[in-house]
Amino acid sequence: METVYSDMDTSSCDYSFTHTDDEDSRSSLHSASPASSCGKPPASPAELQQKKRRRGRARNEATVHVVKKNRRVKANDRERNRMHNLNDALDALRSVLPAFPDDTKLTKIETLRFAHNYIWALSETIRIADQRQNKPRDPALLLPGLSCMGDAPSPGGDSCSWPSGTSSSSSSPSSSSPSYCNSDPGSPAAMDDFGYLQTDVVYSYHNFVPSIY
DNA sequence: TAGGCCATCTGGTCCT
DNA sequence: AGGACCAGATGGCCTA
Repeated sequence: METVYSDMDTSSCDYSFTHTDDEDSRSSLHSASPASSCGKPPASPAELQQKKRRRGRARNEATVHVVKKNRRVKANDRERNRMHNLNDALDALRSVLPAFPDDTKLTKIETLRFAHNYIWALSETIRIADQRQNKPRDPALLLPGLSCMGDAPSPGGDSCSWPSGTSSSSSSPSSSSPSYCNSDPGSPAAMDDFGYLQTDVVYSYHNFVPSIY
């Protein structure tokens, strides 16, 4: 996408050009010139010399401003690039997270919180699976609503995909009314059945367990 | 129309 | 010195 420099951009550039300290010094320089332009006798050689110097200095300041502007434009470009890279990384993160049924694109903050929960759920899965290997059939380790074991989780795969229904769907094997995803980042956090604080975009352990196991 | 989200610009600070 | 990173400001777009 070719970025068109907006009005804001041009105006801000103008701003940077008209309000710098250098400009102040230049304006103070200019304050001396009006007198020469209002019917004064011809300048002496010394004055002409001074004028030349002023012109030279003004040109130098102009180039300084051009250099400053170029630097700013380059910095803006880098910053834009940096943010695009950040967004690409976020997109990559979204692509490995379970997709929403309605193709809703997660916002940035939702993506981060969801990923946090997702990683947490997967690591819990591994932890509990490990514990079960050491202590098979320990009912205390079973999660509520958990009834069977299956393949290992595969993020982005079918086993971790979103349930076919919405959050109101009761077809989920988990009977504890999971909140599949609260798309409102501002909603209050809640504790899950294990005492873990669930962040705002809730995709709690229950959401993964039935499909993962 | 207010509020949320986003892209961009910008100046400051830190790092190499 | 120049680039990376960061946070604040601003304006546009969209939705309830």
